[in-house]
Amino acid sequence: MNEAHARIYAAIAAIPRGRVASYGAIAARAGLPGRARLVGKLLGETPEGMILPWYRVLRSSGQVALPTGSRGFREQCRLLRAEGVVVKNGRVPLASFGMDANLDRALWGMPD
DNA sequence: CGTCTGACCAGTG
DNA sequence: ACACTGGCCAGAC
Repeated sequence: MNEAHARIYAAIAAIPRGRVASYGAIAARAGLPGRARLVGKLLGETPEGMILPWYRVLRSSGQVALPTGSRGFREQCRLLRAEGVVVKNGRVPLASFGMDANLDRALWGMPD
């Protein structure tokens, strides 16, 4: 566990309930712009019992990164839907649930 | 040292 | 919408 790892974990832990963020956004928030792969690498080796909202991290396209249909994939969809996030075909509409979707919510009063 | 491999990404066509 | 490119970099070998 080094400094970069700690900052990445902190950035993920900071994603509000019912919202999602991309790997790239997490990396940037952790002060490591352009290093989305490092975020993915870290999550890949995240211990089972670790308390972390890993499922709120998606690709920049809104797609769930895990292989479609895999156990992790289904678990991620389940956890997201459990907090009100819409997941359709393994994908989340970032315009409504992304962390930078404030304007959308103000105009349309979507999730909260 | 060199090479390969990722829960990735933005740009281009 | 899809395919490809070059960029990213820590670890395994």
